[in-house]
Parts: sequence; structure tokens; C-alpha cells
Amino acid sequence: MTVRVRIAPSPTGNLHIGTARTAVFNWLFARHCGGTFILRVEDTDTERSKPEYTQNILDGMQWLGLNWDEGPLFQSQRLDLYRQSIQTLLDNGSAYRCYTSNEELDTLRAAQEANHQAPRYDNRHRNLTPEQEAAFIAEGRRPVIRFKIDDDREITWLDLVRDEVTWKGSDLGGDMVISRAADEHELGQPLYNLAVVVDDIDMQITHIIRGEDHIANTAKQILLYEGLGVAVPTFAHTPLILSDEGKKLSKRDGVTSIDDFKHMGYIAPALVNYMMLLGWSSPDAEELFTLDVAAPQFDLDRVHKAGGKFDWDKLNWINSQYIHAMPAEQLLPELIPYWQAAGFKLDPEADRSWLLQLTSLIGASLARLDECVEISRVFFTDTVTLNEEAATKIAQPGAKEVLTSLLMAMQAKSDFTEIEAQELIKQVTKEQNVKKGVVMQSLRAALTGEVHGPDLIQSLLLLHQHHLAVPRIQQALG
RNA sequence: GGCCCUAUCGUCUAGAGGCCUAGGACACCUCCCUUUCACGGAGGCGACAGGGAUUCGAUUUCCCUUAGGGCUACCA
Repeated sequence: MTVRVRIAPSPTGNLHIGTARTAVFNWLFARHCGGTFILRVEDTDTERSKPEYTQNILDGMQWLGLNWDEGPLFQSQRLDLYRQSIQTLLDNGSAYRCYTSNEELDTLRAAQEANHQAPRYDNRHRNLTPEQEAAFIAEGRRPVIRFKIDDDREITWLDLVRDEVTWKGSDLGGDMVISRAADEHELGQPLYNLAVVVDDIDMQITHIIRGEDHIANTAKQILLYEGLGVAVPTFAHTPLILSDEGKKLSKRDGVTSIDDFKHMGYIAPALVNYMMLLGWSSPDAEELFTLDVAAPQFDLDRVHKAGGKFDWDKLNWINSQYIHAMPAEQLLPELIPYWQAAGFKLDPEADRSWLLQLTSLIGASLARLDECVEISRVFFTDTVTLNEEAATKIAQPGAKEVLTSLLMAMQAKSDFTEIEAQELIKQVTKEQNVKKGVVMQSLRAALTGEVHGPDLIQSLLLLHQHHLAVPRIQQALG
């Protein structure tokens, strides 16, 4: 039996980090087993589902490198399939029409809550006589279809990450609605649990890997498999991604969509790497690896049971490791859009060599791509403003003289090599009889307006190439 | 309220009865490299929630307590 797994996002929002992480585990499991990874879009909630969300999810999956083998399939296009199964359940007596009104349900729940009881449907319409049904229909009630859940039933399954899980039928909230209200002899819109089971059966899914927030659904779904007379697949419930407060990460926690991470300057392999590490550890204790490297060693056995808090520090570190490992040729095209968005004037073609040098210069300073804007700002602006500390450096004894010497040398020569620049610094230091620090500090201050920054010699070279060094030193000298 | 799940450094985790004086990574601190800031390198700080039981021996097994989380829809 070949392994078939799926990721089944609901297009009611952009691709969420939690969904993406579940997709990562499914992808890894499929690739590890040489199985098939399927993408199914669960859009049975027509109110909340939006095409743009579907697009966002598809784009996000692709960006992350989570390629799927089959799909995307859309539940909204498979309604007939669900209706057939609903009819089957009706025919074999495991489902029935329920005419309880919302008001009656509300009253019931309110009473249960008042008595500190768990809210649940009391199965009051489970055995209606034809006469009773006719009476409700005559009242104009539109029935839902409920699937019978026996209270004394015990549901147990062997979960691939949390071993044996047991659930009592009485804790499932009574007979479950599988089809929305419709006219008396119609089959209404199928509901989540029914659609999922029918699809998983139809698509011959062998392993259902999803977040632990689905555990109660699993109990219900197992009953549905039985009602439909089909073998139950294997389940695995992964731990949830938690916020700082230790709660399930939700849209309210700020950045949660893959899109957001992308725009913040995280790169796909780093984000995926972090998601893999959140809840799973590789047997050899490695922490930096791609999907392809992780797949052969991926195993649900090594998935942790407890939820994990999302840690920005660790993500930033992983992201920085990937960025630092990128050669300038590869990194440059990633940075250009950020520079352009910041309004920096640059010509990717004509300035290519200069941009590559700049990229090499700042690469090691970047933890996120977007940081390239602030770090390299002084290389793109016409003038700089000295901050307080920088002004102090230029005001220190000997600084003016040093800068004047440097200025003259640079006016005389339009391009320096690194060796020549170092030689020049050395020479000026000796000439002016100052400490090297004075030269370096005043030069940096004049050039960038700041006292911190990337390698000074490299910065000088780059600025001089673009004719920015001379005017800035002049400006600093007043 | 009910049910279910979970519990190792601040965080992510390794650990499947003696290998543990509990290992790694991030963060933090110190030092080195360096004109600076980063990067990089070397150290340091730092945890088995509590109580029972089983055992010659428990981080590891069992029970209870506590804490945290999830679920409790005609959403998915």
C-alpha cells in the first residue's frame, strides 16, 4: 500500500504558519515514504471562502517548496460525492433528519450551562415517527441531517505521535450535524467532518497528519468511516505552534501568514527549516537542513507531543545562517527589490559589479533581507547627516588634518584598489602623526555620518567609485 | 463546567531505568578576532513542576496533585 497524505487548507484566510507547518510534516512524511502528497482546498463554507485566499495558499505552498503531487482539488466541486454518502448514511439508518430549531437548541444549551453540564444535543429527534416529521414539516421547519453517535461507544485509535488515544461517544456532543438545513427531502450543504471523511476515502488517504486541535474531530470521523463501511486510516496529531503566551497561534498574534514572513525578509528555506524544528528533531542533532535533506530521516516517532512556542530569535538566527551562506550573486537579486522599494536609485545592470561588492560587504550583517535597506542607506543617498557621536569624532584633534590629506589624495585618483586604500590610510596616519584610530574614526564619520558600520576600507572604495567619498569629506570639513 | 492532551535550561529540544556531574541549538554574559558594528571562534550562566509507588537504582515506568493547552457550531 503506497502512502497517500494530504494537506487540506480552508481558504478563509491567507496561508497560515500552522497550516504550513502541517503541510511541511505531510510533505516530509510523503517524501520519506515515497508516497503521494495531495492538496485539497476545503471550501465548503461558501460564506467565508474567498478565491484570493486560495491563490495565496497555492502561491505560499509553492514559495515554500512544498510541491504537491495531486490537486488542488476543491470540495466545492465535489458536492455530489458528499450527497451520495449522506444518502447512504440515511439509507443505512446511521443518520436521520432533525427538525430542532436554533431557538430550541439555544434553550437546551442555556439550560445545560446553567446546570454546569457539557453542552450537547440531546438526540431528541433521533426516533421521530412519520407523523411527527410531517407535523414539523407542516410548521415549515427545515431539517438538518444528523449522524448518530452512541453514548456508550468508545473510540480508540493508535496515533502515530501520541500512541493510544481514547474518546467516549458521550463526550462528542450528541448526534452530529453532517448536512446543513434544507427542504424536507433535499440533502443540504455537507459539513466539514462529513466532507473530510468522504474525500479522504475517495482520495484513498492512508495517513492523516494534522494539528492536535483536530483530535475530537478524529473521534467523530472514525465513526463516520464505520458508518460508511470503510477502513479507518492512520492518524497522527502534531503539536500546535504556540504564541508567547503559550496559546494556539492565531491571526490575533500579529504575524502569522506566510506572506507576512516573506515580506519581512525571511527566506523560504529558512522559514521551512524553522518549521521543521518546531516539534521535530533530526536524529543526528543537526539543525540546519533543507526539506530534501530532512525527508530521508523524517519520522513521526520523533515528533514531540507538547506544543512549541514560536521563537523569533531562533527564526532570525536560522534566517541569518541561510543568508550568510548565499553567494553575492544569489543574494543580490533578493536585495534589489528591497532597495527599490525604499526608493534607492540603482541600475541592476549597469551597477551590477558595484552592487555585488556592496552585497558582499553587508551580507554578513543581515539576519533578514529587509535589513539591507538601513544598513546600506549611506551608499545610496547623496548626502549624510552626522550624528552626535560622529560629530565628536570629526571634532577630535588631528581629524580635520587627516581628512584634508585624505581628500587631496582621493581627488587626485578616481579609483583605488584595496591595497592602495590601506596604504593611503597608513601613509596619512604617519604623515599626521596620529593614531590609526583617529584616521579610521574620522573617515568613517565623514563618509557615513555614523561611528558604526561595515568594513571601512570596502565602504570607502564603494563610495569613491560612485563619486560620493570626496563630496562627503568636503562636507565634513565644512 | 465537561472531555481530551501535554509537562527537561528563558525558548526549541536530546534523553526510551544505570551511559546524566542531564547533551545540543537560540537568547544572554565574558573573552578572542576587529578602527567600529556585525560575522566568525573559545568559554560561561542555565532545566528534569511537586508528591507518592515500583526498583538495588528513576529525567526515563505507574498513580495523584499542580500547571498549561486543545476541543466542546447548521466554522474549518
